[in-house]
Order: sequence, then C-alpha cells, then structure tokens
Amino acid sequence: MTTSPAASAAATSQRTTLTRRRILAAALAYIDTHGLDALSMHKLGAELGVKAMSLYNHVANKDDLLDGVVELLWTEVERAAPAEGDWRHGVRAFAHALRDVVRHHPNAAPLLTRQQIMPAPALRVVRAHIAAATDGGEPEERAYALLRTITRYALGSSLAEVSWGLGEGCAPSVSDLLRPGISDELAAVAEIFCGHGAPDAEFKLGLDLMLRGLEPTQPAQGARPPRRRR
Amino acid sequence: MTTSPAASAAATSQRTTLTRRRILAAALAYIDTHGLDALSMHKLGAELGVKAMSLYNHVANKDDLLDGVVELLWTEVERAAPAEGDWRHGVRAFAHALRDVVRHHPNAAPLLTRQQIMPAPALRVVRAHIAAATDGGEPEERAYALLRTITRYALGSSLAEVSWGLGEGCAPSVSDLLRPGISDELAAVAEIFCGHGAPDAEFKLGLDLMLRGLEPTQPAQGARPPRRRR
DNA sequence: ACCTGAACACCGTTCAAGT
DNA sequence: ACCTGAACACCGTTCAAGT
Repeated sequence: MTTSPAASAAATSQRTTLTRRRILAAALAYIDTHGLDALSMHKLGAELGVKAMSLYNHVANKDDLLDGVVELLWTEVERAAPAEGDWRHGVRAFAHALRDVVRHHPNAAPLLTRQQIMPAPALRVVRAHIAAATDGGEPEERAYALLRTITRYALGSSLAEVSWGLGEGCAPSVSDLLRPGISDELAAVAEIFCGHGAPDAEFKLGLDLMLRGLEPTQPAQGARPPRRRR
Repeated sequence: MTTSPAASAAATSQRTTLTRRRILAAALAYIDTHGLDALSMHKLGAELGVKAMSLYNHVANKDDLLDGVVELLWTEVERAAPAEGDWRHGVRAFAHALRDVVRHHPNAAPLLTRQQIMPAPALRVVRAHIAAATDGGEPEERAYALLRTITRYALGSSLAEVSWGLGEGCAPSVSDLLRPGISDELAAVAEIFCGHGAPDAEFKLGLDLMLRGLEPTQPAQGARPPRRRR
C-alpha cells in the first residue's frame, strides 16, 4: 500500500528482509505443496525472490536447511502440547500433537527420522512433560523411560500410518501403494490392511495400552486392583 | 579362475549380466555404506561396471529404484519371520524382524516410510501372520487390526530409536544429535533421553503391552482372570 | 534386447565481486 | 553484512545409435 516507488519496482519479490526463520518456513511450505524431492535451493530462492546463493548467508547447506525444517515441526508440537494440568493428560496431548504434526505435513514428516537431530523445541517439550511427571510423583528414571517410549510410539506409528494410509495427503487409493504386477490376492490383503480400520481409534487404543502398562503406580480412573509390577 | 581371455579383459567390471535384482542389491549396499543422499544413478552404475543409462533398462527411474530397495528390506523381514508355530510367537518374531531390519540398515530405513509403497513381500508376510491368527481362532477383523497396530509400532518405534540412538550406525555421541548453540540444560536432557535406557527391553516391553491389550481372549501364559473386553 | 555417447536442464556449492 | 554473476562438478533422464 504505502510502499516507496523503489520498493514497488521489486513488485512480488522480497518485501521483507531475508531471515533464517523465513527461509525455513518457506521450505516447509514448499515441501508441503510440492513434495520433499521437489525442494531445491534454486527453487526455494526463487520462491523468496532471491537467488539460490543468498540462502547460504542464513543456512550452512541443504542439510542444515532440512534440520531447520525438523526444528520447525517440533516447534508446532511444542506449541500444541504445553505441559499443564495433570501430567497424564499432558503426555496424551503430547502424543496426539506429534501425530497431528505428522498428519498435517506428510511430505515433510519423514525428515523427523531421517535427519538424526534433536532440535531445541523437541528437547524443551520432552523436558516439560518429564518435569510434570516427576512433579506428579513419578521417579525420574521412569519419567524418562515413559517419554522415550511414548515419543517413539507416537512418532513412529503415525509415520507408518501416513505412509500406508489413504486420503488427506496420503495415497488417494490402495492401488497407488502397490507395484503394478501384484497378484489379486495380495491386492485384496492391501485393500483391508491399508484401507479399512479406524486410525484414530487404533492410535488411541495403543496409546492407552502403553500408558496403562508403563505407569503401574496409579491405574488411572478404573480403580482396579494393582497387578504385579513389571 | 577359469575365465576366458575375452572375459578377463573386462577385469573388475561386470562379470555377470545386469539384472534388476543385482541393481537393487547394489543400491542397498551402497546406501548402507555411503548414506542415502550419496546414492546416484551415475555412481551406482560405476559400482556395477556400467554407465548410468544402462540402469534404465531395468528400473523405470530413481524412484522405482528406491521402491525396489524397500522391497528388498521387506524381503529380509519375510525371510526372518515366517509364520510357523504358535501365532503369538510368530507375531512377536515379526515385530522383532522388522526392528532388526531397521537397525541393520539405518541409512536405508527411512525409505520404508518415505516411499509410500506396500511391496509384495510386505503383503505376503502380513498375510501369513493374519492367516495364522485366524487359524488360531481370532476373528479376521481383529487379526487385521492387530497386525496393523503391531506393524506400525515395530516399524515406527525402531525408526525413531535409530534416529536418536547412539552407536552402531547411529550418531556416535549425543552432541552429534544437537544443534551447536544448544543450552547446557537441554544438552543434559538429551544426554539422558537419547543416551540412557535399554532400547531392547523398552521395545519388548511396549510390544508385550500392546499384544496383551490387543488380544484379550487368551492372557498368554500368565493365567490371570479375564478383564472386561475392550 | 541391452549397452552407450552425447546431450539436456537442473542441482548443490564456492568464490570473488559488488553494495 | 548481505546479495549476486559466473562458474564448478555433479545429477536424473532422454534419445538416437550401436551391437
């Protein structure tokens, strides 16, 4: 609106200054839209109204860029699942937040296990829930083991879910998940294995089972006699 | 040893004919050794004593090549975990086989969730264990749900485990998992979260919890009174 | 049927030069 | 301090040509 004549000449290109933050956000958006393999430094630069080489003033290289995207994904988890209230609810919310991020960014999600990095927001959100659990009376050792297990379960199972799921950024039909020459019997197996089922309910069921088993001190609201530990 | 003079001239290059099978095996070996990003059609061709373009006679493109690598990984799972004997043991063996493949091929494993494909050996091994469970008396619907859940748990949690684990093809030390500027407190969290713990025992515990919860008809060998279903 | 030379547009990255 | 032109080796893929 109130741009200077000089700025208006630049038109659609960078209307704000280039920043590591802006670059990462643009990279994630590009991956969401065009897929992981389609991302290149050249195209990302163009997206930001800048040449590819300019990006190297803010990221060390492409690997560092992808690490930054992973950091961004964990930031979403942190924002969605702060530790507050009963820590059991908090851990559940954390698991669901992790799954939601994977489902909202199916193209970028494989980076979470490919980049071999634990960015700061990941450590922060994990630390927060561990602290909540220890404040709630759990021994520290068990709080760590619990968060480790829940994190693996939530991230991993949602990655697998997205990879073989249908609709919503996943494969549109089962046949897209199969190699062309597959036999009819195996295609029928895939139809049920990938197509049927209720992902939400199955994720929640598995989560409940793990939490119930991992935290034997208090059997939740069921009020059932305690089982032998471990 | 008993090669013809003509063949000996070719020396180290292709001593056997080029095959889709050989190409895939070489690709997996290359990824295992040099990492996923290092693989290129040019270098893979050179590895096989052939020019890059020759590969296109046996694979459609690089994506098809990577699909084939995924197929190879599932073949290892199928070989390691045939359905035989009690189906409960079979499903446990299946989960452990999946985890072992991920741990033996940490560089290639992310392809399992990135390629969005269910190759024939994956469907075969899943079908075998579903059949074993239904033969053992489980309703078909539950057998599918059980295999779905166990597959997600085993694949996913081992992917996450490898991604943040230490040693054996993983990051050699915790500091390799952290961005340089991290605070000391968060580094300490990472030290415990990634470094401590017993991955084998934690994987097995989670698996037991899920199986025990998913299969309420027979409480395994514990001989405990049945709980209310679902 | 399968391998290759030549060629294409594209990729990640460097570096000296500009401002 | 940050952006760029020019350039590098490398990449995926095609196609006509060889055998």
